[in-house]
Amino acid sequence: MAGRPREFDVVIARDAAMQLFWSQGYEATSLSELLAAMNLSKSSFYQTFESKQVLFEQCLVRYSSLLTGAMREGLAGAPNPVAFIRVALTDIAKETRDPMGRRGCLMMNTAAEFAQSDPGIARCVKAGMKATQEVFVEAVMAAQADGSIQSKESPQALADYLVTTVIGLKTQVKAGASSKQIKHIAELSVAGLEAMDTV
Amino acid sequence: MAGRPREFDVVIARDAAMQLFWSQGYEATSLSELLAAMNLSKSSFYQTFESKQVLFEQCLVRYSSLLTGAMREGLAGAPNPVAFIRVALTDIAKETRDPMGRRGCLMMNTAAEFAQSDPGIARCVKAGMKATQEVFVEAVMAAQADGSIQSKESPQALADYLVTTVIGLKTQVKAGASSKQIKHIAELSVAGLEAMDTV
DNA sequence: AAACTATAGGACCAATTGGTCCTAAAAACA
DNA sequence: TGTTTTTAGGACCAATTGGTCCTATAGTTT
Repeated sequence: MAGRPREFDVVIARDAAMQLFWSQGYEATSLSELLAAMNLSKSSFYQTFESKQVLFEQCLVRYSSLLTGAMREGLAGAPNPVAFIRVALTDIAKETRDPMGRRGCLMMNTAAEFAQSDPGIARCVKAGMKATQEVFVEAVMAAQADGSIQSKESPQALADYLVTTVIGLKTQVKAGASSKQIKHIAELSVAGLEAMDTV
Repeated sequence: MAGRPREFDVVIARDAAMQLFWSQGYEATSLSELLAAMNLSKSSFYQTFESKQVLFEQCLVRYSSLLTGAMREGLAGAPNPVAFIRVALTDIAKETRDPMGRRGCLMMNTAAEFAQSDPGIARCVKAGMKATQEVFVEAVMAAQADGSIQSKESPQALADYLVTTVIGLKTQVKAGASSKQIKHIAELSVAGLEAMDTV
């Protein structure tokens, strides 16, 4: 229990890896690119992170926690739950601007790249989806409580609808849709949500 | 202009390649796997198809044409436009059953894998998206004409909404959602579409 | 000073990648 | 019989892949 202390910050290094995976995907990101981005020697890399694959799964977890964290902040700070939902959808339009935003969502990119093939990664993706869905569940419950959402559908189902919309919007961004288009679709989705009054 | 005739069907071979790309993605599909699936020797492959990349772009075009063709058939055969829209969304739930359906949509998988990186492929994806959107535009126009959709929003915007929903649903399938979940979300989306009455 | 751990860097690994080129046989036409 | 083209198969290519192992140095604690 002595030894030379680590010179780099594990969290910072992993976040750098996350950014790269996010931009390029898993397979397309080579080990040497990772080392460069993380500013690590091969020795340090393999000593700290077991393998490329394990690191990737950690990045998925981290990404999910950052995402839901930001969503929870947004929900807490919003004047009302529907306003949060609207912002959550319409703000995706902003990702259109810089090419960084065109990366889409790491979780969905991963679902598209692997999906069924790797069970461990599939579990990560599913958990990530679930986590963002849960934030929407809270928002929907609050909105139903204050009457701004009329629908008597279960909060889970309505949250699933919202997650689906977010996924669709982010993919549209990645496919090249314009900011105006995205904003319009987002508004329509919120309008649809508010207008649903069937049981 | 004589010479030995080709022994294989180009369309069949390309469709086999399309299936493989669809299942595995571009990078993850090796040349040897392609040769095996297409039942071709390397010689025949490179003589007929310029390269892996060119073949892939052809597969994208082919996929898009198959997809929109099926949609147009569905639209023509449906009792009314809204019924077509409903079926187009709810039928995605069926893809949950066999693992083949979990492949998602080749167009979106491609968007996720490349996106901005390759301009040629980006153009293919955009064209494919546009093609499916146009079918929805027709359906929406018909539905607005017969009054089953009240909304005065442009058919283009409503079709964008539907494309976004389809993308989201198919990604959800790939991420592991249940058939029941998908069906429910699809129903909600249609309900929302019908309920939108804001200008 | 001894023990321990992190560091950088390079050697090395087998395997695979997409692609080109070549040879030799086979099938069609003139 | 030529001519032309497809076919199968293999040799060959340079480059890259993720990963292990080793050496030597440097920083920290007991």
